[in-house]
Amino acid sequence: MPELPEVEHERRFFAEHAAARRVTDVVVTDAGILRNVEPETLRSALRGRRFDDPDRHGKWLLAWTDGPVLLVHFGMTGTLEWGEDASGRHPWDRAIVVLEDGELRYRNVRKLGGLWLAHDAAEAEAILGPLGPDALDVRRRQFHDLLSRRRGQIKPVFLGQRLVAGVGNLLADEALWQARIHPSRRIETLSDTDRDRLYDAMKAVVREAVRRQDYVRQKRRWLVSVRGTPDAACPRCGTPLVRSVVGGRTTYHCPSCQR
DNA sequence: TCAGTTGTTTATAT
DNA sequence: AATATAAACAACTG
Repeated sequence: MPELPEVEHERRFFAEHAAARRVTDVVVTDAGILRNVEPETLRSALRGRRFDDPDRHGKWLLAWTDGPVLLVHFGMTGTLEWGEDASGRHPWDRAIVVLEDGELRYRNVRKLGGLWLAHDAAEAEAILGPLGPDALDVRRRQFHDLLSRRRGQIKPVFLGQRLVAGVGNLLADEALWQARIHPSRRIETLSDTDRDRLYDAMKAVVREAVRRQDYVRQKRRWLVSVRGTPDAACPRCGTPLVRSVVGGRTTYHCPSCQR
């Protein structure tokens, strides 16, 4: 599920249900999902605390309280679910935060990602690691500056979260396709115009994907709408798309549009 | 049975 | 220090 747009929706979902509400209990059904804390420690750290408005940085959700902060990463299959009470819990709900008027469930089939507990902003930052600016926040100047410090193939760097945070495999392919840049193109060969087009495409793609949650199905003229389908063709020119592996990830590009 | 999956982390080599 | 590659994590789908 989650790249930046999906996590942004989870952030809003969390805010809707948990902001300003008090934690009455924490139920951990799979301790393996807790990455730096024991279930009992998490429970006693959160119980009685009140959630603030959550933040998001890239693919991370930061759930602040009037005490510690809960850090949520969704891996490839994580979601948040809401229930009025304990009925309807699912086996993939690995941890449940019980609030005054219902419960938020952290559901994750594959168990990549997980939950971390930090006691302050500095500790949270250390856990998140060296992330670049959020893809929605980064300014054009800063993007150029960050790019100028990097070499190598554009797609792996784009995916690395240190240039900018939040772009994943699908949206990286989408932005590169819209900017007409080959995913294996070396950064040091990109012109200023290429860099501008990539910035514009990244912004447009991420913003629109946040706006239209179901973008993979709805955006018919986007690359994501055809990737993975048999005989996928470029939505722009009809040329058969090329499927390859770049930076260890499945990659689609148009051999005609992206030189 | 096997390849494939919207994400990181780690190890190893360059 | 960065970059490149592969493998591991984990569980399910087609």
